[in-house]
Amino acid sequence: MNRENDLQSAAPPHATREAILAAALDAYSKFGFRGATTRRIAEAAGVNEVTIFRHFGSKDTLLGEALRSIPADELHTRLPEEPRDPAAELSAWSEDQLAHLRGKRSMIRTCMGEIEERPEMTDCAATVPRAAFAELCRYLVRLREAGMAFTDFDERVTAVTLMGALFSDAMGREMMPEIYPPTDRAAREYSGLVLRAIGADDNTRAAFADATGAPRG
Amino acid sequence: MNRENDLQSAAPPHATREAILAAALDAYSKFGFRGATTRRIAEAAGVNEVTIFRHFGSKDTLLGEALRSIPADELHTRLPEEPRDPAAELSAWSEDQLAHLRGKRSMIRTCMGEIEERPEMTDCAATVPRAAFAELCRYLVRLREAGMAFTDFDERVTAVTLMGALFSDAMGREMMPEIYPPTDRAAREYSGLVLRAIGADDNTRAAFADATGAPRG
DNA sequence: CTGAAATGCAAGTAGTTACTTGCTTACATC
DNA sequence: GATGTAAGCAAGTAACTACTTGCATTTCAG
Repeated sequence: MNRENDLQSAAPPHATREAILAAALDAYSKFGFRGATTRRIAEAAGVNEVTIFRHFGSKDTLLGEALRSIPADELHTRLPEEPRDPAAELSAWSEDQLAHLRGKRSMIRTCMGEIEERPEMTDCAATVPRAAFAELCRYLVRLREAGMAFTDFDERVTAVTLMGALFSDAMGREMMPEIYPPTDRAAREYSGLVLRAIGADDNTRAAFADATGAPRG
Repeated sequence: MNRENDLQSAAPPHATREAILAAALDAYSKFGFRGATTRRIAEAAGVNEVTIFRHFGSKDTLLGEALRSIPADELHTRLPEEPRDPAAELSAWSEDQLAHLRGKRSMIRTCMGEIEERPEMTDCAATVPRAAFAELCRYLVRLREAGMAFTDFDERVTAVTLMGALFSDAMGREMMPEIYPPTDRAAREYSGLVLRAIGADDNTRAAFADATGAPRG
């Protein structure tokens, strides 16, 4: 058995292994679990099919490991601790989220399609949006505490609504491009609408600027 | 050849055919194209596997026909021609949309997962939301024209945001229940937020009631 | 130089898939 | 009662699936 041996031979230590994992991820996101055949993965990785089994034992193990290796991706644009320009800040953050969702839409769609049949394999899909939700909620609370928004809005509903709009845009634009705003304006529009709903848009803030300081306080 | 013969024998004329179509749809929504094996469909339909091929010739034809047979489903709650109580009306409509999305979430998810590999098979998924979008846009315009909302909002962005929130709720709640509002309040919350963004919530309307009649006019 | 480890290649196994063929049974109308 | 049609059943085909085995080749470490 060739287990527990981290001192391989070839130039980059785990080159073959990484190539297989990458190819597996790619095949899975394109064709789903059933469509990600070991033959297809081997070809894409430029590796003999048996090498896959020698490394991972089974297709299930391989794909499980590949999917578990994702989350260590990259952390995204953070929302500032002290909000100054909500419109600009939230728009930039939304743009970033949208870019991430668009880039991973193939994988996200596949995971969604398989979540009922293989729930354990698709956990990975939840970690990023969960983190984004938490981050967004914190920012909205800070907005309120800074007197830059109404005092009585529900930050969770607000956060989930914005994220829903971004998610729907990333998933549905290819299928129904007519119903979405132009790509370059989309993030700004969604975040703008949400800010208007909580009284954190420029107009509302200006109107309340010289009053109590916080609208609806 | 047994084609072009609409005068069958058994009690309900197309009973077998319909059973196969229903089973095919069910299997597809649960397991996707590759997972919807003819054997599985035959078992679910209580029919011999060969009967499937005698009726439809091939699996592709069967699933194509099954998916094309969906849209003649049911039309949904319509938004009133003359808005009276936006909060109640939009909330009820959202509830209805949400119920529909939740009911079909398995099929929707599968279609999303297969849209890249088999785009022609998943057209069906777009017709319902397209119609809903159009209906919602029309209602929002009527709201504006009736002086029940701001005059300067973008009804398309507003519509797509609300629909995005509903879509995200229906698709994501199982995976991340913590981030969504309680099921029974969700539709009301999303529609309420959106109405606040366009000045059509009860508070804003009351504030502008005795002024020009239309906020931000 | 030697040996072990990583990989490739050829071949094979057993299960599954879509789909076919041939024959039989049941019903239903004429 | 004859005819035809829909359906079942048994069996088989060719392709593909995950996975295995045995053997040869490369490569690098000691």
